[in-house]
Parts: sequence; structure tokens; C-alpha cells
Amino acid sequence: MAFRLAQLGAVAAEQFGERVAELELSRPQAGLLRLIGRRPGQSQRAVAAQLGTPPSRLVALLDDLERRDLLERRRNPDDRRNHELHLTPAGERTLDRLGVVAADHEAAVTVGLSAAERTRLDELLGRLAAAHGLAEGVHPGYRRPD
Amino acid sequence: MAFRLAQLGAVAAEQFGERVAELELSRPQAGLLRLIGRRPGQSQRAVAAQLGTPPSRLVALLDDLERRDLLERRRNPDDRRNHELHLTPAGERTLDRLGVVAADHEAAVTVGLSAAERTRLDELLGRLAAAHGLAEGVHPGYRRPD
DNA sequence: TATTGTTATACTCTATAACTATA
DNA sequence: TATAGTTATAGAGTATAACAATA
Repeated sequence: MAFRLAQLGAVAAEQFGERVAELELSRPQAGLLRLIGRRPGQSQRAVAAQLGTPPSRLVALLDDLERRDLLERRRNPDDRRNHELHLTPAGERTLDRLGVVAADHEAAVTVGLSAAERTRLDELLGRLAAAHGLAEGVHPGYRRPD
Repeated sequence: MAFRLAQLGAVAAEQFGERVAELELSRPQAGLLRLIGRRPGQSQRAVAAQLGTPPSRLVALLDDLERRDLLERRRNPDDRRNHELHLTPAGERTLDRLGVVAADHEAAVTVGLSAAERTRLDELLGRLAAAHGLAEGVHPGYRRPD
């Protein structure tokens, strides 16, 4: 069962990666876009802390998003060491498309289950996620080792 | 839900990795040990084909296992290009220990669920695994891209 | 001195393709 | 010529630690 979870999780991640690749995003970039869209203005350190990743890892990911004009780093005038992270209008549009992609993905992954079975599975997975202390919307793959 | 599967799958894989690290095995090595223990005498190509991985990827993994005397490559006398893969007695013992580790892992991953809930979850995951064409005991992480 | 973000560096894992030995 | 296994090489992704700018 643990192994099946690992198998299915890998399949889900892989397929999600293929879908977001059509938006020219990597999986971590898709996660960042969502996180920043949901709460704009956070510093890179704050984002890194939420994800549990070293801040240096964000630099290249954000560089790419900024170069493609999906995201803006704004210097915080109160503390000029900080960069506030905001989506551009193009970034917002990409985030919308990401929502569509995620819904398609959800349907593809849960294919073959009835509505009642989906509900039941969602509940069980939610229980496990809680038991393992998983934060809503944060993939453990961001986490630094130890 | 797809995302929760990815989260939980990553957690399961990560925790399994920590456990097998105590046997000084990587996750792919643990999988190989099991595969070879279950059906000894296969060639490296046959194993690679089952896992969907390029044969060259196996070389370093098997080198390490062989150096540690857990595994033996026997030249097939009928076709000296082939190496038959067999576990040594030490390899069999490690495989036994792996079974214990896997059982502990299973319990840890499914913590907090009742026996009935485990059964129900196992069934639902099995359905999904079948829908996605997952082979029993083969982790998609071995698969070559495309 | 401390903190934010960045850069420099190194390491791990993997795929691809060239190579060898056998057939 | 074809196949099994190996080696050589390169690329992606990531962590760590040193660094510059700002506080």
C-alpha cells in the first residue's frame, strides 16, 4: 500500500509535469505561481520558508519566470533588501490556465472511480496527509534534506 | 486529490528511502534486490526491460551490490554475453531484512487508519493502479523518459 | 553584526551514445 | 551483423557556503 502510494504519486507527478510543460512551466514553477498568486507580495525568504526549501533554489526558478514576464520582483521601499513577489497580468493569465490544466489532470488521475469513490478516497487521503503533517498545497519535494 | 497522491507518494518514497538507507541501500537497489530475489537468473537486459530502464543504469547499482557481496553476476555458459543475476546468501539475508523494513514502513505510512479503512484504501488504490497500467512491484521512477 | 538575495561550486542521478566481447 | 553489458560524457536539479547590498 505504501508502495502503491509511491507508484501512484509518481504517476500523478509525472503526468502533471507533462501537462504544465505545455505552459512551459516546470512543476516547481507551477507551484510557485500558485503560491504567489494566492498571496502576493511575499519575500523570497518567506516563500522559501513556507516550502521548506533553501532560498537559493528559488533564484533560478524566479529568474526564468521574471524573464518571461510572468512575475515581478519589486523592491520593498521600507526594507530594500526584500523583493516583493507579484504576478504580472500575463502571470495571472498563466495561473488561470494552470487551473484548467489542474482540473483536467485531476480527472485523468482519478479516472475509473465513481463520484462516491472519489469522495471516499479523498477523505482517506486527507486523513493520511494530516497524519503526516502535510501542509495544504506544499509538495514535500521542495523540502531540504533533514 | 491528484496533488494529495503526489504529496503522499513523495512522503512514502522519502521515508522508505530513509529506512533502506539503514541497510545501506538506495531505493532503486532495494527494488533490484527484491526483483532478483523473486526471480533469480535473469539477465541484466531482462531486468532492465521489466523496469523500463536503460540497461546502463543498472550497471552502477549492480556493481555496488556485487562489490558488497550481496549479489553475483554469473556468466551464462550457453551465451557468454549474458550475466545471470543471483543473490548471495548475504543478499538473501538483506532481502529478509528488507521485508521487515517494508512492513514497518507500511505501518508507518498508513498510521491512523483502522483495519477497515486500510482495506478500503488498498482497494481504491488498486483500482487506480490498474487504471494507470502500473505493473505490480515496478516503480514508475525506473521508467525512461517517453 | 544580522539579514536578503545571489553567485560559485560541487554532487547526485540519469540518459545517450560509443565501445567491447561475444554470438 | 547483431546483441549483452560497459564506459564516457553531458545535462538537469539541487544543496552548501561564500558573497554583496542593505539594515
